[in-house]
Amino acid sequence: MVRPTIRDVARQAECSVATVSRVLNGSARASPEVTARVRMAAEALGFRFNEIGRSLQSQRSRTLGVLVPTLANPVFADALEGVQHEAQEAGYQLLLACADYSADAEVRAVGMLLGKQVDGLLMTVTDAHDSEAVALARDAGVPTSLIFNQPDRGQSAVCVDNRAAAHEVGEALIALGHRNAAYVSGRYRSSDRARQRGDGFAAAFAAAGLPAPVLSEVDYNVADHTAAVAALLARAPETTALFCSNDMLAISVIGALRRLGHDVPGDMSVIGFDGITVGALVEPTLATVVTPCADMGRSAARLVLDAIEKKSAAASDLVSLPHSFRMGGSLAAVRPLGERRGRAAASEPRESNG
Amino acid sequence: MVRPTIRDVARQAECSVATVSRVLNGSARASPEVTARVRMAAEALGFRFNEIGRSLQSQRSRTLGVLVPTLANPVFADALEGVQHEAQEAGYQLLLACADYSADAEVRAVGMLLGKQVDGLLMTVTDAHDSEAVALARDAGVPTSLIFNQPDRGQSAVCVDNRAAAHEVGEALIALGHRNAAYVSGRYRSSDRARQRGDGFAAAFAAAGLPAPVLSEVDYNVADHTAAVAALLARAPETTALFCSNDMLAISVIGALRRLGHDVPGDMSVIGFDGITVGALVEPTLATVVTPCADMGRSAARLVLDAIEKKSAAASDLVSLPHSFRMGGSLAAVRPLGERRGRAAASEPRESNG
DNA sequence: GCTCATGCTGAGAACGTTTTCAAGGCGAGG
DNA sequence: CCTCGCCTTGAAAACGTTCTCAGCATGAGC
Repeated sequence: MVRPTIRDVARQAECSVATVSRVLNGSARASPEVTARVRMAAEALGFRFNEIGRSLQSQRSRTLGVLVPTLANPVFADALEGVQHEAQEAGYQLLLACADYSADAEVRAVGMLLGKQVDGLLMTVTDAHDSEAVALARDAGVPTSLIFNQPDRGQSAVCVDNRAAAHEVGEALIALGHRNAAYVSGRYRSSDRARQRGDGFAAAFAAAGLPAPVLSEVDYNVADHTAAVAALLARAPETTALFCSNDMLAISVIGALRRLGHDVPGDMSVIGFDGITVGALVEPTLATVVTPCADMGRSAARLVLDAIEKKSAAASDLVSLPHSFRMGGSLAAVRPLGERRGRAAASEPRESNG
Repeated sequence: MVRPTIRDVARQAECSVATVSRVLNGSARASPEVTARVRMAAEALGFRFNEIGRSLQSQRSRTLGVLVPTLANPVFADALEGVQHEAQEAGYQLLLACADYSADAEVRAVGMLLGKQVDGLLMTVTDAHDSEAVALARDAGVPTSLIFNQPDRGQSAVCVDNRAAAHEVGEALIALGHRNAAYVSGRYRSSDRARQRGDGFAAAFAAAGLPAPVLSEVDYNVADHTAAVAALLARAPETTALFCSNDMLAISVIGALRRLGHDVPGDMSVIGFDGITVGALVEPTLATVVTPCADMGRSAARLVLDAIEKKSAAASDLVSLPHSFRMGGSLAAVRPLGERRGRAAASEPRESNG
């Protein structure tokens, strides 16, 4: 019932705890007889090392802390799975925390993780440039790598080039004849990625001498974005294309457009960002920037594991992984105004299912 | 650089470590002066308790182990998020492991988790009735609850009634005129749920005096199920409806049917199980049994947390949460043979997007 | 002035490991 | 036969914490 300790094994095997430790860890050799006795005793008692005791002595927990905003967005679940695989291969385990896009919650979570003596830290924070959570981890001297965040420098991170990718999205839209676009984004405050993507997108329009895209900040965790989209279109009725800061939002926005009587891509093109699997399954399929989420998780884990093993101070490598563009039915060339269906004229409304 | 211990705080505050512990934990009162000195010293040094030391002494880690097959299926990500919320509220943290539908990996993972001295365990195993992993946890005396698994008895679990739900699915199909159905499932060996759902489904057809549904076991982790579906339809050409053991599989099967030139639901109805959000977004929308994943996670966590706090032996409550049915475009009444499009005649093939 | 309760404090053991250090046994070389 | 070195083994300290116990004031009651 109560779990046996190395002491119990020693008693049963009639030797010292030091010997048991040596035999079971293979850290030094023992005589064949003692080795056998120890093995038998351990087996008989169902002994298993208490990793807490081990960690206390060795000053390492063989545990990585992972902090993500949420698991509801598959992007983070995928990244987490990448981290998990890499960690598992290296014999590390994962301590998980979610911060729900709140900087305060991030600080609290990192505090707890640090208290549990994680050997390394992987996280996605709201704002990499001004993150108390990141500072906390740095001060504690724990190897840390960011995932998705794209800091300017000095902080290890694995990301895609958000600005460049969004710039390409802008160029693609312009090439298809779009002149008036809007950027639908999560709160800038809670996502530096959203900001960087907005910047890159705007830069493309500026470079082409076109009007700056209209910005619409919305709440992620709200289920229905119909009101926000309606407000945006009232404010900028010329808009023919919507770039969304991530795929989940894009899918939700397409739903909102449909409810408002718009046709995608007939009236309005929509492009997302992330490349989640679902995007290829929805109707219309979602045009998007594909980011290698799982690979980003793996790479980031690799980075901090290396930093741990080599005992080198936290590597400050900034790894930028390649992104790609996935075409989808939500994107089309702009049509002359006359051919577009008006917002009010919702023909053949799709069946809604709750 | 090196993290300060309670000892350093004691030295700085010119008192004993016992006093520091008492002050910082509020476990006993100290004089105002000493209290102030300790607080200041702790603050100045940036002291944070080492939870490893704490756990060793208190014999509890304030950590819950969570074991799921994978995070690629949103069902488990959702359940995990539920667990995470409940655990967080109770001041517990989560140690995560994935077993990839392998019973061996489950045993290994539970072993590691147990070694790390988790206070409780939440898991979804391949087979609850014959699980070495569950036995391991029981022997260790760690409060454990299963999620999704529906054991017969004696083991705490939170699930939906798989048999009953699948039975209802069968009845619904029969009511729509379907006489020849098939059950497309993940390997029975790697999922007791799949088996239970298959049983309930078959029972409905048996009760109606109809031929037993054909069974097709496929691999989850394979990306393309076209070959498997083709083989199934060659074997049972009369089939008009496919019940899939989960939504991810159902979505994949719909893709396969489409590639084989079938129309869903024209030629073939498809029903899933799980009720993942994506199901409502794909085209056609997926008819499915909705399970309250996040709630199941929360409830299971609540169960083991209660068992931990009350120090009661692992509660063996079997909580069955209500499921519901979500209608979708993938389900329709059977059409007379003449009206159906043949398998070979694939008109207006849909554009595929890689 | 003495006893006693009460309040604050510190020394030290304990939790389960690993690792250092010393000691004992034994064979080989002189 | 003695010495040296090697191999195996055990005792004990250390990791960071909590908690029990005992000690020392202080103040109240007589």
